[in-house]
Amino acid sequence: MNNRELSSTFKLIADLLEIKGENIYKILAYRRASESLSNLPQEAADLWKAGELDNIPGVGKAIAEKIDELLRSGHLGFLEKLTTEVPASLADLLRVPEVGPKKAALFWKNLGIIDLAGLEAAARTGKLNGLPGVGEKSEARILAGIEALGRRSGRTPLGQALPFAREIVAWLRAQPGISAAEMAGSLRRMKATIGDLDFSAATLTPDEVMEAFVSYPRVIRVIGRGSTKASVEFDNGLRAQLWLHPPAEYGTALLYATGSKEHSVRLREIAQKKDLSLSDHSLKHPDGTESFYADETSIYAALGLKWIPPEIREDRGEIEASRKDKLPNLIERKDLLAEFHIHSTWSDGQASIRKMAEAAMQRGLKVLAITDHSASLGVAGGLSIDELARQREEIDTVQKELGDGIRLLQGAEVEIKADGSLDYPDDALERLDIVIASLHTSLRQPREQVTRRVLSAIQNPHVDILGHPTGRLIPDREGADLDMDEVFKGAKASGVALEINAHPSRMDLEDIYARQAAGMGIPITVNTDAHHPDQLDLIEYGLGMARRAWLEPQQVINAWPVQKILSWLEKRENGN
DNA sequence: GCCGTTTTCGGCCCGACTGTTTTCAGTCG
Repeated sequence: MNNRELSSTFKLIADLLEIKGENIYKILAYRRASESLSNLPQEAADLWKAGELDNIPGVGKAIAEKIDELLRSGHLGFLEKLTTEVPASLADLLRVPEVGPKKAALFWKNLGIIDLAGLEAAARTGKLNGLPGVGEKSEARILAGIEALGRRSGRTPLGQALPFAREIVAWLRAQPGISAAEMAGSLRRMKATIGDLDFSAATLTPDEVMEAFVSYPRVIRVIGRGSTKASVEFDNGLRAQLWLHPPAEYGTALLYATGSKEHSVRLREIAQKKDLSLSDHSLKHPDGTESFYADETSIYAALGLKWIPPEIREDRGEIEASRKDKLPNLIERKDLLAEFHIHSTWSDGQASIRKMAEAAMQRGLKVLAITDHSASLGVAGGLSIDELARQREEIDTVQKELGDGIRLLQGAEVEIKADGSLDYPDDALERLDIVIASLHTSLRQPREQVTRRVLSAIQNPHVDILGHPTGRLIPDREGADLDMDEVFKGAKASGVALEINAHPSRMDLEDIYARQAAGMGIPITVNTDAHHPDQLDLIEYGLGMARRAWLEPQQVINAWPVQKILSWLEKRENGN
C-alpha cells in the first residue's frame, strides 16, 4: 500500500466519522494524518519497516497502529466496522458543493440516500425540499452542484488557470477604486493543479468593485455575493472567489487568501501563543484593540517571522526556517541560463533548430540542447541513427551562424523501452553531447518492474538526465508507480540529474520528490520540453515547481555557469 | 486522535455568506 492509498483511506475515515457525527477534533486528527501521508517524500512503508511511523506529523499511537495493520494485512478492521455503520459511498456526497457532513447525514437518515445517484434522483423529484434546513433554493443548488461535478473533471491544470487568472488580475487592477490586486490561493502558490481561482484586492469602495466583478462579461453565474466576498463561475467553467479588504488590511487579507490552509493554521497558532488572534482583517490584542497590516512582510514580522515566498507556504518546515532566518534562497527566472530539453522539426517539434535557438537567445539563454525523440517513438517522428548524424551537421551550421551568444548541444530524448533497454545503442549515445532518458510507454508496469526499468536506464553511463520521471499527464494519466527511494539512490550513485519538466501537463517531478532528491545532493534540471519557440516561456511552471521544492540556484544545473555545465557533461562523458 | 519552552489533560484557527432560521446552523475557504 503506497502513501496515496494510505492517505485516501484516512481521508475516507475522516469523512465517514464526520457524517456519523464523531468528535470534530478526532476527525481533524484523521485529516491531518491523511494530509501528512500525501505530503511525505518517502514511502510510509519504509518508515514502518524502520519503526519510525510516529515521525510522521499527526500520526500518533492509534493511527500508527492502523497504518501497521493496513501495511501488514492490506485491510483495516476499524474501517470495515465503520462502513457497516456508515456506508462508504456516502463520502461521495461531500464532493457536492453545498453538501457537508450534516446534510449528508440528514439525507441518509431521512431518505435512505447512500450515494450520488440517490441524491440526484431525490433532488430531481423534489424530495429534499422540506427537510429541516433545506428549501427550494438549497435543492436547486445541490442539483446544479451534482451536474457540475459531472462536467468538471476535478482540478484544473495550472497551465490553463494561470493565463486566465492573469487576465482577471489585469482587469481588477484597472478598476477604479482598486489600489492593489493579486491572485491568491493555490494559483499564487503555483500548485500543479488548481481548484477554484482565488483573488484578493484592496479597495475602499467594495460595493462598486463587487458590482463590477459580478458583471464581468465572462461571468455566467454568480454563486454567492456579499459585500466583501463573492464567488462566480466563468464561461470557461472555471470558478473564482474574490475577497475585498481596505488597503490598510491588505497584508493579512492576502496572506489569508493565499494559504495554504495548513500554513494559515500554523500562523494562527503562533498568534494564539502570543495571546493574539489573527484573522484576514487584523491581529487582535487581548484588550480588544486591533493592529492592521497593509502588506505581508509586516504581518509576518509581527509574528516574529521573515516574509515567506508563497510557493513554500505548505507547512513543510517553512515557518521554522523563517523564524530562524534560514529560509532558502529560492531559484528565480533570471538564474536560469540553460534549457536542456526541446524538440525541433526533426521529430515532433514545430520549429527549426535555428528558430528554436533564436528564441532561446532572445530569452537570454546561454545553452540550448536539441533533444529530439529517439527512433522507437514512432508517433513523435523519432530519429534514426542516420538522421542523428545529419542533424549534427545542421546543429553545427546553426552554431556557426549564431556565433558565441549561445552554445548548442546535440542531445536526444531517448526512450526507455519496456524491458529497460535504451532506444539507441551505446555508440550512438556516446556521440551525443547530452542524453535524456524518458518513459513514455508501458507506464502501468508493476512497481518493481518499472522501477528496475528506470534504474537500468540511469545506470547507463551515457545518460545524463532522467526526463519527466514518472511520466504522468495532468489531468488524465497517473504516472508510473516508481519506488522513488530506489530511483534517488540510483541517481545519486550514477550522478544522473532528475528533471522537473515544466510543461503544465507534466510538472514532473513533483515538489516533495524534487526537494527530497536535491537534499540528497542529486542535481535537478528544470526544462520546458518546448515543441515551439513560444513554449520556452512555459519555464515559469517548472520554476514554480522548483521553488515549491525549496530549490536554490546551485542545486539546479540550468542555473550553473556555462563552463560548469560543460565540464559536468564532459566529466560524465568520461565515465565519472 | 494528537500534542506539549505555560500542559501528559485539556485544549485543538477564524470569519463571511446563505438559506431558512426568528437568533442560527451549515458550509466553505
